[in-house]
Amino acid sequence: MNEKRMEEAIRLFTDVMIDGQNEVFRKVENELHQEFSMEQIKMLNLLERHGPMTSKQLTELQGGHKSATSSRLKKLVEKEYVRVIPDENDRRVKYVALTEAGASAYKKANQQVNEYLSSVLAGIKDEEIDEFIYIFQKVKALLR
Amino acid sequence: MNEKRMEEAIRLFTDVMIDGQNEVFRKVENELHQEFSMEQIKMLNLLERHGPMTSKQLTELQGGHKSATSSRLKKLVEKEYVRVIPDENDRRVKYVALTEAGASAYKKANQQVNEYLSSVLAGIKDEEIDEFIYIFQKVKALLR
DNA sequence: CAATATAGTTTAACCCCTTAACTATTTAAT
DNA sequence: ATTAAATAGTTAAGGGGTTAAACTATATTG
Repeated sequence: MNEKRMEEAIRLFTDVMIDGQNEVFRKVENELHQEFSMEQIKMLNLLERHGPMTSKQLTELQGGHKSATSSRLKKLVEKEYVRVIPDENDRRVKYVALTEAGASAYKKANQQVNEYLSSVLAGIKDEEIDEFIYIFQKVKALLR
Repeated sequence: MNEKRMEEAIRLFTDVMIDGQNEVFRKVENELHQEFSMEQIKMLNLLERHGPMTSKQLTELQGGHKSATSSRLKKLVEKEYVRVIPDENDRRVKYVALTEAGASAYKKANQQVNEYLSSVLAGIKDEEIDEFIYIFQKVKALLR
């Protein structure tokens, strides 16, 4: 029935999704993007949110193939932002954990993103923030 | 005071942005992603929306460096989805235009994305669509 | 008319992803 | 017990994409 509006919603969504990602990582790239790729940042984010976990779990949460996770991990280990802890029961399994350097580098990176997004979202009025949160929660849930 | 809510809004926004892009291109990749990269799709989208334009304009709209645009373009020309028209006044300048094949391939790709996103956004109630559109329009504008 | 600016291309170096093969280890099945 | 199948990760090959810098061709300026 509201075909038209649905179409508009979809176009807005793709625009925001694509432009958003571009903008964020363009504005913030200065120091941050020199050091981390977007995927690496997301991996650090997952480790920071959920604590240590296996490569397999990381792959599930982040998407993509386990080989991609593996090489991502390898680079983070080389930079010493992440460290690997062998499981004692199953010697195939390795737990991945943030190092202190990793945690603080992530924190810093995250702060830059937050600052930029704060400045963007500051344009949303106080009364609208709840609306924003409601809608985005909904969309996030629907994306699963 | 609404520090907390601002933080939540930011986290939701980054989640939706990142997960959204991942999900869309994971679900839809079947036929589409075999043929086009995301950047190529975006380029076709720009050409479809704005009509023929120069490589320089494409770079400005899409972001990144002109060399990236150049190689992207090269591939689309090879696949004959796009065609180049020399400017008559300034022989340095080349206009880029969709071919028919390009237009219809893009249309098809776009349709797949739309179908998927329709199924996702179908979870939003009719009464909420306006709210959705309002918020996303606002965010899109703010990202400029 | 020479110097400078502009539109695009090319090349080199690097990152990321996927697919598929391979290692090591554990579980299941006979 | 032993062997076959499953599981966690790594590695290698092939294809994208990106940037920075050098380079070509054409226009503009002083």
